[in-house]
Amino acid sequence: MTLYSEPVAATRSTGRRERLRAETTAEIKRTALQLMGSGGPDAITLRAIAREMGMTANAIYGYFATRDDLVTALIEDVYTALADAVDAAWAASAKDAPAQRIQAWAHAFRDWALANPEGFRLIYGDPVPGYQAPTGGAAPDAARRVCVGIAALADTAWGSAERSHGDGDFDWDDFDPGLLGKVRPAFPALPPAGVALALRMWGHLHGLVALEVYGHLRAQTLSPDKLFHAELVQLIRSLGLVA
Amino acid sequence: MTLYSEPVAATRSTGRRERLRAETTAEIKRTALQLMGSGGPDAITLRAIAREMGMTANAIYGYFATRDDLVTALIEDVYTALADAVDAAWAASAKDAPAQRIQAWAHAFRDWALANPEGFRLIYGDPVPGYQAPTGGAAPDAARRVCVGIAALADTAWGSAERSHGDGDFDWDDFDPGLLGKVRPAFPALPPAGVALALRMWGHLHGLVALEVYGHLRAQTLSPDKLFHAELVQLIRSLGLVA
DNA sequence: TGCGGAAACTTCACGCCGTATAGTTTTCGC
DNA sequence: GCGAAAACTATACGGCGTGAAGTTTCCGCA
Repeated sequence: MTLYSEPVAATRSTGRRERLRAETTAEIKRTALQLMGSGGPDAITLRAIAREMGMTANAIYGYFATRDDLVTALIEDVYTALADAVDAAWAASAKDAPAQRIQAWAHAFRDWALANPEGFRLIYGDPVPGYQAPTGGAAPDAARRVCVGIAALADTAWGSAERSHGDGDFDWDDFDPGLLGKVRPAFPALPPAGVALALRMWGHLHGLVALEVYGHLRAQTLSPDKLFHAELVQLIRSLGLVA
Repeated sequence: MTLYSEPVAATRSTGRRERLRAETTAEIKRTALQLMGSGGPDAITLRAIAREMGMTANAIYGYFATRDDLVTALIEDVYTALADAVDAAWAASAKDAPAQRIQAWAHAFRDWALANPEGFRLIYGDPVPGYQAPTGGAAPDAARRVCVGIAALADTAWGSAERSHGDGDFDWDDFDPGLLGKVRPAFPALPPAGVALALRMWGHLHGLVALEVYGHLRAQTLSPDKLFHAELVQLIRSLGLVA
């Protein structure tokens, strides 16, 4: 996850001031992520960022109205990076091998989380002291992308999974319209029960990964890899697929 | 969850000073939990607790060496309360109805989490700014109790679940000896694959509940109840049981 | 009964934090 | 070349955890 890299050459199209501003904004976020990587999410303080950058803490207020705004921006970017990672794994997998596609997606998800534990905490945990998530913005977009990604898993397997996961009397208005606005056009064959299956699969993967990232799993098992693999084998089997 | 209630009568056996001390300790914890309930885990500050109790922040240092120690004590107590809740549900369920027992346990888990979201975050999330979990103590004990509880679920169902969950080449040394020290004597018939099943079930339940508690699920579905119920139905089915 | 010492608690202090206000320097557009 | 806007600094406030030192209260023992 290399975010906010310096531009190699200045673009002449936009003004110099504007460009500097964008670069500084990127540097602030880059520094924040760097601090988070070395000292956890709590290390994201305006003063520490400013110290690192050789400025005053208040200078950051020219770029972010508040610390929460900065955190929000970070969450958006990190969440987008996660969505990119799993989308890429999905796109790179063979389209005619559902079981492998699902494994590729799930492993991309877990690998990203283990490689960016602070990012995972930032997205799915209590991000930072006193932070209140705003409504709207890019983070819900990325969240939706991840959900749509899981819906793709469910859709790929739905032909064989319908037999065992088809009931549960789910209805379209059990789900958020915004989610359905993305899912239904993309996967017209997926019924409400399929979306429910997707959310449940999300829960399964999230649970195992969250327990691992937060250290609860390592206290019980010495081989979380094996456990995750078993989980996937079982998931694929339960979807009526063969690996 | 009513923790730290005042003693109805003073016990004569211990000295007055000692008793007062225990009461004050309980009051500190009670106040901390109360603050957490009204303002989230971030509201647990020594100064706020002291303010609430009409003392100085530094007076608390007579009872807890550091803020993290206080948080650790809270985690232990809250985790124990969770373990008590699920254990009670398990004990109260009919012993000859595995499917119902599992449902009872799982619902107790989710209900407790939804009723004590801050407690859940305290246990399973980033508890509080900058908090570092110590090694050892009562929290791992409670964690183990929960794990043993899930192992009980797996054990109850193992007769029918073995057919579909029996493989995966797990070994005893894939697991923490401390966990096995509790699990193996309690459930002698449960093989390594059964313990792995238990941990995976833990992951499933944890994932769904965590997504719900942290608000990620509500952004996608309007009926998490239904989703959780479908999850249990599917779990029970996958264990080879009938509800 | 009185006294020594421990325990409980307060006061003051330090350095951290987010952030508001006001002032200063730099830079762009005309 | 100049006026305005943008970028940044200085100073300040209140809140945080925590350390050191001082004060009061109370228990156990002679």
